[in-house]
Amino acid sequence: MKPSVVTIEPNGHFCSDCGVRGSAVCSSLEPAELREFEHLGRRVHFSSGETVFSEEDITTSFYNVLDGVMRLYKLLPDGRRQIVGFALPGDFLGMNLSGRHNFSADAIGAVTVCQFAKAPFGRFIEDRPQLLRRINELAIRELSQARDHMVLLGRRSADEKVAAFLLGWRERQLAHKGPSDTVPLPMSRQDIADYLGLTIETVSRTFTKLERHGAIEIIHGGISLLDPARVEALAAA
Amino acid sequence: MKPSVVTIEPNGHFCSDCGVRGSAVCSSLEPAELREFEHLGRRVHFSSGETVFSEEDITTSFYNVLDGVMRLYKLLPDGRRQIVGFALPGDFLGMNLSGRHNFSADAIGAVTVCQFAKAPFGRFIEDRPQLLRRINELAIRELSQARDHMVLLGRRSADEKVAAFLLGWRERQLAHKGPSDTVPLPMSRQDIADYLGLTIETVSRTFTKLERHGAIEIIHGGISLLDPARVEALAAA
DNA sequence: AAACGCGATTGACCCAGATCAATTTTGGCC
DNA sequence: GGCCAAAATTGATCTGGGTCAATCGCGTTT
Repeated sequence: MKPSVVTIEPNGHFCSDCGVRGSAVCSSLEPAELREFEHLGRRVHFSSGETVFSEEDITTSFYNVLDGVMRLYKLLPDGRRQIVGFALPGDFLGMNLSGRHNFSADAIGAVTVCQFAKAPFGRFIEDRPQLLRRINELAIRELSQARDHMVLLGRRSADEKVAAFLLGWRERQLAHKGPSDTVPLPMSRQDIADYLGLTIETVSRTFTKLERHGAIEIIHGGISLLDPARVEALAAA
Repeated sequence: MKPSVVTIEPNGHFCSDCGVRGSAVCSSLEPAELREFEHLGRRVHFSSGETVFSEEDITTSFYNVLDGVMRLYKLLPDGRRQIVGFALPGDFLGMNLSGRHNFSADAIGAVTVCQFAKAPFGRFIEDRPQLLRRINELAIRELSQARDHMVLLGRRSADEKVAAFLLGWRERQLAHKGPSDTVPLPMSRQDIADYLGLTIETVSRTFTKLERHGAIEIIHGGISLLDPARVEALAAA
């Protein structure tokens, strides 16, 4: 939201010991290519609430999330907001056809990204089809997630939305940390509401209701799934 | 919905005079490649209401829509349906990571597709990065549309949804037929409702309301935009 | 430790859109 | 044309979730 004051890592870094080496776009590259790739990206830090890029901005860079969580959202002229997704480490951002980002991205808590200037990155891809294939895979995965989310937004009740959100978020955490019934929620209630197409009051009331029924416990910075089976039944997959 | 009885074109065809030659995946191929490509696809016809593929099906083919309109949708176990998009000529269907289609596709009216068996198509792509790049472009375009649709589903009122739908549909027609204030609507009111996350009654009432206000006229098989500016104001882009 | 600020929760009430229930219109089909 | 079934429209009523308005909890500042 506030003007972005970024911190650029002064010293070099090595892709080979990058935390997302195995899951991000770069997982498609050979060690030799990786060394060349290393020179294209620079690590950039954003602190909580900073905007990494805005919807209407002309795309000058692509981003590979290394650490932290970002909210990806679109605004209507009157200020209504829809969060179209959350980006986690390994996610690749910035692909578009129009030449402009078609959503905005803010850091939720501290975030580190690997930033690539558009032109050199485009040239690098040019003769590396396996990198293109990897980007394509990520796009197809996101498309599938987007369609699932359309079902949630268009056809699910508030209870189902919240339950599905908790399970979905746990599922995504699973890849990074291990499996757990404790779901950390770094985003605000307002973020959750804007992701689920609800109001903050409804999200809050639904959490409280789930807690009263013994399905979850609201803990500091997250939710504990006391009765995962109950929550799964509510999400009605 | 009913069991699919497809009609396969018995005689050969030529990509070079295909209606979607310029806009589909194949637009990325050279004339020489096109001749080879020709042998991979076969034209298949579906009649109104037939299912081209289902959500849970294992993907054995990719499809290039040549003619007609398809509804792409997901069902919840209890029968609630969300239409995640409509496919028009030039659209490419079947890409996924899971090995299964993650939505179903029905013909709305008569449909012709160019069907490719998965394996040979995959092999053909292998050493043709420009085809892969084209597929990637189409995926990115769809992703952008999907995000726009999430905003509509999550944050817009019924009036806004219907108005935005009419304008969006006119926009898509524009590419195929010329510009026009007459918007043909081949899909049913139920389809529109399931696309917009509304009920059929609300869609019908909203059309009637727009007509009473002089913004549109409900005509046979579609809508005429009497006052496009009014409809645009309602859609509140 | 009092005062502040901000996110989260809770309560009271309201309304857009869903649901339920008839019609009416349309489109084959003999 | 007349008959039937499906789609669309319209009306009456209901309700899930929104809106408005306190209040609470808690970390931060002074």
